[in-house]
Amino acid sequence: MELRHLRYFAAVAETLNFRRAAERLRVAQPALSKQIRDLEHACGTRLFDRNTKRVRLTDAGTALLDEARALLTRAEALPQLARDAAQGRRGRLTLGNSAALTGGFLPAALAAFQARFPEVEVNLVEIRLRQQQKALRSGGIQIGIVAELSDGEGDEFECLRVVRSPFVAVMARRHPLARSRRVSLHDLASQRLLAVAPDQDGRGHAAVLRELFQNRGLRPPYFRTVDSSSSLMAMVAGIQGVSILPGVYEDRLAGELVTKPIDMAGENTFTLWAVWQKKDPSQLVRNFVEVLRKRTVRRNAG
Amino acid sequence: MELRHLRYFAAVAETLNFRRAAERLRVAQPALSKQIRDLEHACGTRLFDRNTKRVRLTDAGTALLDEARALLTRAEALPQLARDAAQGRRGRLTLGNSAALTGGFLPAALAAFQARFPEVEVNLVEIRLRQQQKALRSGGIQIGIVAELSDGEGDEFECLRVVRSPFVAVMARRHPLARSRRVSLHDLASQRLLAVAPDQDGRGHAAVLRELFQNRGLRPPYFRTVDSSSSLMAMVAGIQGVSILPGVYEDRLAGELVTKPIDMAGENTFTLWAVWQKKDPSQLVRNFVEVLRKRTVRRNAG
DNA sequence: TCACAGTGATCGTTTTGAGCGATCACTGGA
DNA sequence: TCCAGTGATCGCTCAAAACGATCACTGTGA
Repeated sequence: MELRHLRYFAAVAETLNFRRAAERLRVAQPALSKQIRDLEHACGTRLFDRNTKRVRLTDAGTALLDEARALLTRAEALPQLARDAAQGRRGRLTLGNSAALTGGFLPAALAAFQARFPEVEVNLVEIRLRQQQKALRSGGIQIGIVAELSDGEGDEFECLRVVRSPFVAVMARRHPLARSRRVSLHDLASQRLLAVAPDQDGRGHAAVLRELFQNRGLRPPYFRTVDSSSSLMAMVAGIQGVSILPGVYEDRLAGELVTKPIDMAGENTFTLWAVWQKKDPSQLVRNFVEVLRKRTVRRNAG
Repeated sequence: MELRHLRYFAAVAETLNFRRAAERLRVAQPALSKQIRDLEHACGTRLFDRNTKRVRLTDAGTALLDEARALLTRAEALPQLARDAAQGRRGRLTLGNSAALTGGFLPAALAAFQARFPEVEVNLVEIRLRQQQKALRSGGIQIGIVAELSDGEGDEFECLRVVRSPFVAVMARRHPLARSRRVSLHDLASQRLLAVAPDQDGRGHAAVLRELFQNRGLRPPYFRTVDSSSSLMAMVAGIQGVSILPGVYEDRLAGELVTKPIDMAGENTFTLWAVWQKKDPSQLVRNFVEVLRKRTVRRNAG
């Protein structure tokens, strides 16, 4: 069976007249009759009750007509669908996320992309930093979101800084430190510090915080890890300690929590990167990166 | 574009090898290459990234594959669908109902048919008795449900008695008449009688009741019509009067109401008929009638 | 580095079957 | 009874699907 059979069938069903249907299809009537006969043979049942004076759909024909029309419509849409996919307006895009904390960045970026490319299905998978390169190469993911860049492979991958935000101290509104306008790393080092537990590779929030202090020669005596960022928030709100988070988090903190800038010379910047294969010609990836780039520019400007 | 293109495309997409795909399709490789080229031309975009060593789906190809598979599956199901329709296992069946009261018969019959032929979509339309013949001829309905048969046209239509039930008196549990074991038409004639209002043709419940009394030379002095059967039930339950209904209704009466057999010689039988065109070859109609017939036999036997 | 196995593309030829024109047989209305 | 109009049939034509032989290219492994 071919779509031609369905096209011819639909034409006859609509005109209920072989000659006029043939005319509409720009073929001769015998050719049309033959195709209908072939279709009926393939179905194993008559589709039209016909004699030289009247043509009527049988029950089988009536049932087939709906389905045939649906199929023809979908088939007609295929080329446009392929073109849309080629231009990255449709398809599937899988992001790998290895950053323990991304703040509001990821939801906002996904929402912006969704608004611009509503037909694209975006999947987000959690993936360890070390496995990102492999996943990017194998096609498991097309874009990675990381808080720190791996060394080397500069030729193979391209990246874009999507978040750049100073760290801030976070504490409960009723915490003693909440009265000062600014705090220093020294102040924080003597507090009960909380951080999200590191992953198998020893990366993540806890590692970053340790490094911050280590760079200033500080070793906080009380340093405790919790299993998730939501646990961390709850414990900070419960005055069980304080923490340090990227400033981009400020928007999302509940009313119980306050943030303070940290007095700190030099590097205290939290950075998020998007990474993707340089040679990947996928328009899907280009479109996503384009959305990221626009957002980055806009936020830096505003 | 033809289904052949999609079949060939799917084969290549699955093997990612033109020669093996061609082998599976039992065509020569050059023929396959040509069809793929034609499909790509029709889509206006490449579907495969290919060289002499590797074949990979492009984004457009990936998107097309899902849709192509879906289309092919549906297309393959068409012949079976047509055969199902030819055998009355699928399609649309429209029933015309002109009987004011059908009791539990119609829901039960529809449910039985639905259980036996789940793929058939049954529509039920209210239609006046006088317009049934026209609707049956024009194909507006395929089967009519009537409480009285029209005269003549015995050659054109066939009918089946689907309900045959004596009339019973209906009253509230606290109604004085509810204490007797049986009632007579004479008893009822002196009561406040309620009936569902007749339609434009003067048919329906009220007409039938009037006739019942008239046949015995009775003219009930208090005879009131209400607009629907549910209003009637409510008013009877509210001890505003009594009524006479087909016995098949007994099952559906609420706890407030009781029924009594009526002492009455001769005809006091409520009858429902199914009517359909004798010449209608539709297997759908035959199947429905067959279900009705089985139910009738079973109920007469049980 | 180079031979080579294996691939998709190309080309000219063959074969299939969709389509054509002429015609027939049938139907139902005038 | 005639006749206009229809779908079916038949033999032929021709477009295009398919074929076989071959080429050019690629990545692999010796």
